[in-house]
Amino acid sequence: MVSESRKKNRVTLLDVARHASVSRATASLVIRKSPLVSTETRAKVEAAMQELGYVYNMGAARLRADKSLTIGVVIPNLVNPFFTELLAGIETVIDAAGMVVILVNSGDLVTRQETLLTRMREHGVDGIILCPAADTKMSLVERMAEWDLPLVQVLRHVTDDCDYAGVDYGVGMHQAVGHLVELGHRDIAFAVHGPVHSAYQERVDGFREAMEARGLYPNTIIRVPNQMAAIADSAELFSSGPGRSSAVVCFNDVVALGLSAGLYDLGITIGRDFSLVGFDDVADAEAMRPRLTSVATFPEAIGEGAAKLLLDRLTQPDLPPRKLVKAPQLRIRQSSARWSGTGLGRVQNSG
Amino acid sequence: MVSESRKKNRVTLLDVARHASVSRATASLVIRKSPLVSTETRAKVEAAMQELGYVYNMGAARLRADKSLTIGVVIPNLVNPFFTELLAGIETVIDAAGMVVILVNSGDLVTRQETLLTRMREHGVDGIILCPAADTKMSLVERMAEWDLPLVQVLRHVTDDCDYAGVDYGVGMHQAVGHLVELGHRDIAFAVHGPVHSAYQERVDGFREAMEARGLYPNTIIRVPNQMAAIADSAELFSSGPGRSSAVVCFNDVVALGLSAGLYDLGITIGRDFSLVGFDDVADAEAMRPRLTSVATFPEAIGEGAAKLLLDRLTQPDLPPRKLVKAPQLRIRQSSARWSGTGLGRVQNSG
DNA sequence: CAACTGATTTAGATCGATCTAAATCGTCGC
DNA sequence: GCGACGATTTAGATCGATCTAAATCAGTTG
Repeated sequence: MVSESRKKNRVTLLDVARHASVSRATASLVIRKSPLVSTETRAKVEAAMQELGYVYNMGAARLRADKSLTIGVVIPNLVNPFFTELLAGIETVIDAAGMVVILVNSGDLVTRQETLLTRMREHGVDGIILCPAADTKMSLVERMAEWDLPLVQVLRHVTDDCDYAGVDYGVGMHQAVGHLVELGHRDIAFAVHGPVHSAYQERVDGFREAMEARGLYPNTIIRVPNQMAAIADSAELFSSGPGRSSAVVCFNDVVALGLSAGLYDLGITIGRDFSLVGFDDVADAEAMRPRLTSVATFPEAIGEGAAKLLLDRLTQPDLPPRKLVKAPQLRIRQSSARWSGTGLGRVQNSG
Repeated sequence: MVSESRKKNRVTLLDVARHASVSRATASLVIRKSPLVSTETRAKVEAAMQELGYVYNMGAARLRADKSLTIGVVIPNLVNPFFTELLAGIETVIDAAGMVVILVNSGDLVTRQETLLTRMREHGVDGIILCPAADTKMSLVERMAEWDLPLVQVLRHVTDDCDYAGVDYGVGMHQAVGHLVELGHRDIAFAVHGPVHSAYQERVDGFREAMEARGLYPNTIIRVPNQMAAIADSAELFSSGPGRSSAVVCFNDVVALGLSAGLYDLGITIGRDFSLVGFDDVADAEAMRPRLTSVATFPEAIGEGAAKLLLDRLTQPDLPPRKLVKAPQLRIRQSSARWSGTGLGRVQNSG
């Protein structure tokens, strides 16, 4: 039996201590780099560790010391590049702190999220970074506070009584709409998709406000499917019929990429006949042609920010709840062009 | 102090046992769903757990039972969609088995990989799924075998003495090249990038063999940069000069997307003037227009396969090393077209 | 030389579960 | 009524580290 042998000849701290003729306690101090031990004994113990091939057993340490150097990350989706960039940012910071990430995928389902969170708790993670699934109740976060489990909300939030790292979606929408209006567009649609959550709501509200602030009616908010191929097929919702517009602001770059493909299929040239503005500016957007104008939200930086918030909270549990809301930045490229009047678009229905 | 209080009022198995007036051992049996306990006591204990709000402490259990319900996943890159689809597959299977994934990113650096692997070992993972960083030595895997730490190699392999889940890249290359040859192309280039590892070598060798098997000289193998934007800028390497060709097989879809963008910038119409075949068929490729012909390698399925191999090995450590090599599938779309003779391409330099 | 430092080292309890080996219980056959 | 037997239950040791509080040691000092 493999596990038998692994267990049998495992060298423990006691073995190391004996081999170095010191006590278990001293050996423990050496491992933890305590300044209490003398240089000589430290050397002796380290040599012994080397010779015996000692492997630190975090499990034992965690039991006694009640910390695991482990943090849980709950994400609703692993294929959307936005979330993986976020994850990369989190992983970088956590790793640099000498901790590891336990990753789970909630699939944006509250019930799964519930079981996953208890599982993390059982595993004894030191803290959790959560992008709450749609329909997550505030009570969940309150319950977790009772668990004394440090929590950071990321990208979406269900309560203000808890750290949060995210994006100022409202500002981003103002940038997107403002840009299109400056180019002369007035029939601007908004293409949304995905589950409804705080980030969704903020984007929609942001769009509405941005339009109204410019005296335009935000009445063309159209829902598209979630799968890339299906999004492409729904492009004609924007090029003809009641939703006909001269420009579309997209909920995110996935929608932008999909619509771009769909408009191409319809023979419409983006950046000439039609304008498109994406949201998030994920890496894949760089491959689109014409180049996608997009509102950059820096998911990797957000991930790093969230991880830092959590690390801070681990050392200072009594900090008041903090918010890290990053301002997005409009990246103007080729997919948005001056309104030609000859392309699509219809008579403006507002003053 | 938060951690104080968390520690203080933690309810342990002993508390539960007392509350249910049974022994600690019996309570433990109930948790582990042992058939030894009577239905009544089981109910009693479960009620007690409920009332006291008991939380299972995996850390303690793992220490005694020497298993952690945790597996380590080491991936060289978190932003390439290919790896995240792989990761999604792994996570699905591991999660279904009631275990969790500890995720780390080696950045394709052997030195980092080394420290990460020992870190996983210290954390007591039950097994590891590793996509070996470029330049990983066979000795690493041998050393891990000595650790008695179950290991599955994924996508790349450095030894045959260890489970492996991957793709038959050779077959994929034959499909890609064969398709282009059938369309009349003879000047077929291969665009590679990234670090050199087994999967890299297999793709290159596969391309060479596929070309030679058809009487063509595989002498146009060109290295492009790693970043999307830079790949696009290198597209002219294939449209003019000594590398001039009528079709390109791409190392992966990232290269294909990049070249597609670059060729667009040069005013070359893919699927008419020039043919492009991608490799991997990741989800993002669906958004490309014209639609990308690509060799599908099913990363998610590979991830699932790797996870299953590992789960099997956990229960049967003495199984001989197994290989799960999936055959890819050519997806013909619009980016590859019959050689027109009027587009790019040059006089064939072989018989 | 005893008392008192400050710097190191240590014995022994402890974290919260699981495992082993033995105890207890109710029932049954004789 | 007694020993046996299967079904349950349990006491106590154990996993491998950390923590606490106390011991030890080498110098100083009065």
